[in-house]
Amino acid sequence: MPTQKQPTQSPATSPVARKQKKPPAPPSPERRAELLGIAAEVFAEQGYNATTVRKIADAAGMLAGSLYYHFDSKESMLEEILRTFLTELWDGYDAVLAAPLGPRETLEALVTESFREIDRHRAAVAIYQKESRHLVTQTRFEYLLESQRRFEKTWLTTLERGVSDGVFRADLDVRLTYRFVRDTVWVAASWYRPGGGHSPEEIARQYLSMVLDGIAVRA
Amino acid sequence: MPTQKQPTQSPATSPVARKQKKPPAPPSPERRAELLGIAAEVFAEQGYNATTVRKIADAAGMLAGSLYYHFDSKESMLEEILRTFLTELWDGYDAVLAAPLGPRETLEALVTESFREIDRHRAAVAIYQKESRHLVTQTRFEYLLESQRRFEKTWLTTLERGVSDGVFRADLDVRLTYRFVRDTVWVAASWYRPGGGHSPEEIARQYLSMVLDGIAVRA
Amino acid sequence: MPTQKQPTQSPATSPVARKQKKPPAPPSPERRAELLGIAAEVFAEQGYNATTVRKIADAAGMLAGSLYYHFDSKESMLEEILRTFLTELWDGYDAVLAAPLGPRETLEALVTESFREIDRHRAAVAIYQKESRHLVTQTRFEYLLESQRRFEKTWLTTLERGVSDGVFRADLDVRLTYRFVRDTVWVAASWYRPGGGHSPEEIARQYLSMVLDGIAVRA
Amino acid sequence: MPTQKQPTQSPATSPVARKQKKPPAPPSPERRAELLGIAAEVFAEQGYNATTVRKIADAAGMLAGSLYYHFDSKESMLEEILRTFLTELWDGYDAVLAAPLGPRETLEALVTESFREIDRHRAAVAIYQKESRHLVTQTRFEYLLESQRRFEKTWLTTLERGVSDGVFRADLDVRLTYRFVRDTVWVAASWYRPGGGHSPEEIARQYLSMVLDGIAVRA
DNA sequence: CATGAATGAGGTTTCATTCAT
DNA sequence: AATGAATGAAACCTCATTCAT
Repeated sequence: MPTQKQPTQSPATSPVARKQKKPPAPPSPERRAELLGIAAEVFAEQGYNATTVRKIADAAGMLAGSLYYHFDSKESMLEEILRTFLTELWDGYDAVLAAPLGPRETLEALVTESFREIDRHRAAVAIYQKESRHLVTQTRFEYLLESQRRFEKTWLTTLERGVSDGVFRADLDVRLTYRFVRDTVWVAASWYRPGGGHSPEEIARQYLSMVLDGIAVRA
Repeated sequence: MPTQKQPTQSPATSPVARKQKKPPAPPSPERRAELLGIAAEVFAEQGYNATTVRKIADAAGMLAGSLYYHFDSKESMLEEILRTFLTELWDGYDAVLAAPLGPRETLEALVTESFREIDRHRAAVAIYQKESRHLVTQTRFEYLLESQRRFEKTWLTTLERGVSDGVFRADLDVRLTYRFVRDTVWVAASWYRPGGGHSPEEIARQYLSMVLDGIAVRA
Repeated sequence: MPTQKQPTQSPATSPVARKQKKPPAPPSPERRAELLGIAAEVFAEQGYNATTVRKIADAAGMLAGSLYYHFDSKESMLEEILRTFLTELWDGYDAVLAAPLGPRETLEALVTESFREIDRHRAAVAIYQKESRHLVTQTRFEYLLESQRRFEKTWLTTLERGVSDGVFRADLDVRLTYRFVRDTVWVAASWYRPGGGHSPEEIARQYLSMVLDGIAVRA
Repeated sequence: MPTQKQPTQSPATSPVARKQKKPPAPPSPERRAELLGIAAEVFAEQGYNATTVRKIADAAGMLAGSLYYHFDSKESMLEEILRTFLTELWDGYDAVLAAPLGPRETLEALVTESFREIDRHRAAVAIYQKESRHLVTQTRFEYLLESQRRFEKTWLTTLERGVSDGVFRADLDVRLTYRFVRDTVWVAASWYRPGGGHSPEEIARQYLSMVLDGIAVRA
């Protein structure tokens, strides 16, 4: 006895296909995106677990229950936030990787692209940093693992290419270097404020300068 | 079959010391420390909010309520974990700062000391990284703020001294460099596993090499 | 078998209005008051501490957690019950005190008003009697202390005026008399049942007769 | 199968009657009484339910668990406190009732005796006032009900005798008068402090003066 | 007698979620 | 789309009680 069939029982009485009753109107994508943005802010600020749906609703100027018109659950909001971010992140990375660049230029482009993503998805990045570790244990978030593996492979390959080509130092532990660069870049999301003094490109340049040449004055 | 006779019956007949008879009356402070260690692991693994006291109790082999014989609340466990860590951290830092070192040596010593603290207090550091941002808003955790401020001042001073002395590059944004170094070091807690291949000192050396001289091959 | 049809089916066929269909959307304040009334009964019956929120919820036909939609805590329910009572009590007292009455008439009017309050707020009075002593130690309930002090002053003044005017005996300890009258009146809440044989005014008359003229036959 | 027989099982092995193991020494009655006194104070002060055994133990300078060497349970402490009080109360009342007194003298003697009991068992009386209502529902405390009934009968009889004899006013509701006198007397336990300015006999005299002759100046 | 540690039941509270309106 | 009210599971915490030492 499917719930949705109910309207079909008396279709003759209503010849005009009037808006279905149960999902009265597919919640507008714009509103969804708006609400997800708000939710992401709160998640990033307070942590996913510490964020109650009531806090999100407050921030959105509605009541907690009303969110369920737009989303299945609190978790699905989180999922959509992270998935959206990762999708766009890989769009950017893929564009970089498709270009015929040397290892050093690739690294520079990846870092720059990363800061651009931080600029656009600051909240999502912050959430990712804080929550991904324990989310990956849930089947629903397995795609995080895939992304992580691809990410690691991308960076390791780039670094190794650089070492082979003689543009990166060979005396460093590549895994350690990978973590070093990765953390260095992404942790910025915890303090970066879009619209602050620095553009993503500027920050990228400074970071690259440090990472590539070090902070010590050359002998 | 009196329970009390058991030890007298086969002290020598059971060659295997099964499960280490717990000392007759373990003085409170040691048990506290033991339990705090367990709690810290769980907090670090799952996040403070996602950790239920039941999980901690399970890990400690007791019932949830029993924890309250030793601690006032879940929060007070967190507090004690972080406070203990910060106290020891500053003991180490103060020793470094008291020594008559140049800015570069100071930076090297601070980084090395930091990795030693990560080695000793991995869980606490991980917790600190994840939770401090929203904890500082609570009066109970205001001491985190003080520590942060002192921390920042210490590092900024060291970096500025280095720039003045001409041992650090003058073309870098000092605040950005501070964050760079800070994050670089502490995020290591999220993947560092004591007893793994690298000693804290080795890791410190590699990190310092990267931070000071960069990863690019010198022109 | 739509649930909604039920009212339309037999609105007139059921002569007995069974259990008073609750209004479609009872505005919050009324529901609050209703629930507070229920809670007050249970508190009065079993004592505040012995009353579990589950008992209140049972009495209200809901689940324990549901109460928290309306109230912050069990304690805040108690607070609101007592505060409401005291507010109305003082409204009544103030009206009496504003009238140009002699001390004996004032005393009579205060006693009568008191019995009326017992009639209207029996549960709250009983709770007040049982719990106020240890509640006053909590800052949240400091207003009870203020009320008590004002209460005492009001009665002492009235009694003293009566002694000065020669309508009350001068050979009695005024403080003792105050306690005597006070207790005599309020303890009635512990056995008074509204709708019983006596109206508040009748009880007041009898009490006043005893208090003013004694129970002994005049010599 | 009396518990105490257990040691008789191996009497031959220990020719010397050494202190029994299980109940190592029947807890001394003096210590019991002392602890009960302390418990009564705390019960009276905070209410039975709000009193934790830890609070009692604190007041007694011991740990919560240690109380269980002396008493079976928190409830049994309460029971013993109330039973002791009621036993002594009825000893006093019975002595009064055995004397060949007229109704007015009986009433005076009962009231005086009551204030003496309040003087000796203030805490117990206060507890009785606060808790008896809901205790009587438990089988363990049924004796409270019996006492109450006997109490009521005693007083009603005395009052009725007085009315018959023409020493008490006939125009009063006897039940109401009973409650009036009863409450008037016992509520005093809530503010009475032994060793204060008034002896029990003095207070009794004042109370009797008010109850018998009223507070109004005789016309 | 008393302690230190633990148990286990139950209490208050929180919160994601549902649903009729 | 959103509200208001409620659910139910699970969380934190309390506390009477037990027991080996």
